[in-house]
Amino acid sequence: MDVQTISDEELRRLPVLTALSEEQLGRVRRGARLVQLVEGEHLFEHGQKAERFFMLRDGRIKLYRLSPEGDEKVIEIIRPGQSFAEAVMFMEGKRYPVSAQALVRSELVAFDNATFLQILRESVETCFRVMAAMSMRLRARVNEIEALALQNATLRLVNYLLGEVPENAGDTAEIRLPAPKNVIASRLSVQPETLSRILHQLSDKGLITVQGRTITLHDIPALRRYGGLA
Amino acid sequence: MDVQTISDEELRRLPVLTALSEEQLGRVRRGARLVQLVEGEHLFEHGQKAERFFMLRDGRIKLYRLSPEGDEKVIEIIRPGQSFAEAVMFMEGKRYPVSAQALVRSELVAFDNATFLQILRESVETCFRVMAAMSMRLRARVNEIEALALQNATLRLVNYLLGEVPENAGDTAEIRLPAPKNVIASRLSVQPETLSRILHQLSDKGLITVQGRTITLHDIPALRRYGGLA
DNA sequence: GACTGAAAATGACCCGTCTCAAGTTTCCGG
DNA sequence: CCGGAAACTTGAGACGGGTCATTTTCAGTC
Repeated sequence: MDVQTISDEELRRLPVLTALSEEQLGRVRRGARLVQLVEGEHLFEHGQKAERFFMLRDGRIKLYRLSPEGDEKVIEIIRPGQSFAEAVMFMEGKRYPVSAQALVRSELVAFDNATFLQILRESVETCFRVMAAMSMRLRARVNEIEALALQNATLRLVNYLLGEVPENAGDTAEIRLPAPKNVIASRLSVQPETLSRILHQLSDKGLITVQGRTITLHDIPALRRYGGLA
Repeated sequence: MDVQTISDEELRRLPVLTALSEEQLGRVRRGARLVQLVEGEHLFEHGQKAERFFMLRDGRIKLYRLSPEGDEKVIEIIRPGQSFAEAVMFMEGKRYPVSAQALVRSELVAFDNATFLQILRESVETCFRVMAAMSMRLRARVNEIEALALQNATLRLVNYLLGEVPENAGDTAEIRLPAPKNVIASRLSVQPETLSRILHQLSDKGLITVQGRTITLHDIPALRRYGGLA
């Protein structure tokens, strides 16, 4: 399996590659490599020099930070179709600010930063797309900071669940957690025990049903009121 | 007092304006306005449509979020020379993700987003500077998330104080808090009472001396060991 | 230099979440 | 289909930081 076999169409599905010409896309592809990871394998580590950014094709990647004591905080769980680490090439030092590890066997495309920077110089349109992507992430991080500072564990969980609900959903939805509960717990900055208890409480109130990684939300409007968000 | 009287030099000190031609800078200036705020006055509110971004010339601006219950989380305290809200023009919806309020009488330059976007289309170099600025902020936010998730109140305070130390400082430094302690407390996601207590504890240990808003760090290496950061 | 309201400090108590220690269930590889 | 490890749940107890109430300090100001 080789990068060359990936269709233009698939690559262009990435917002930051959408606006590229045939020729530019060709260059990007030539600089790219296909990467396969087994469960638990690391893609990069915090502090490592960044030479590539990525698109996940299949599997699941966890971005996280480790404290000196070894405590882990999951910053984000990447799913197929998402790109990540595009912003690192603009940081001074160009070092990954987080570590990335495969939660399950995964396949990704690794794009070369140098090549992409070259193309950015030729395509203002693509610059705009990169800026749009970065601003989205920036806003997401601010939301996360607010959540950590102003919301308790239950609120954070409820809002997280609501964020997992598909756009077109009605008053009820069934969602599947993108990772084991202990990873979700870290993503929410809560201990696994606490997550388990909160899930139980919400079940008791009849708001949700939990079956392994599958969670059914029985009354989304009620949960929204609970979460108190737009 | 009028925007026209601001020197090119002062404007170019802003990284995102450094690379502009004489003519482009002229256009930016023509789209800009000078804004004066008295203490407590708001520059914009969370959710408001964003038509401008800003450079602070004098004073101090606090960027913050409010919970539905009215609790406040200070995201950042802006100081003279800094620009902010440049990323908002790329967000979908183009609404400010935070509120901005003057902590003291302040003066700022308000740049027109539409004008600036036009210039970005002409200057890839400026796009790169915007991306660099955004990536810095992104990393800062990730650091903040880690701090909230993995560090206790004392650690957050120590690291905050260390962040205030000038580059050229030796083993000791005197710093001045950029805002009243209750604002710093919110910035650190701690109650004012708790901040007061922690400050007191660090004094007791002889690590710092507190005199109003002025804090003397007596042993920066020891504080670094304490904070446990690079 | 006394007056006043805001900011800060202090004490007592409380609560949400963590920690530690067992269970229990689920999921795989053989 | 079995055995073992990992994931998850549950209970008991501890603790960091929050809350509330009160006092002290300080910056202006008349």
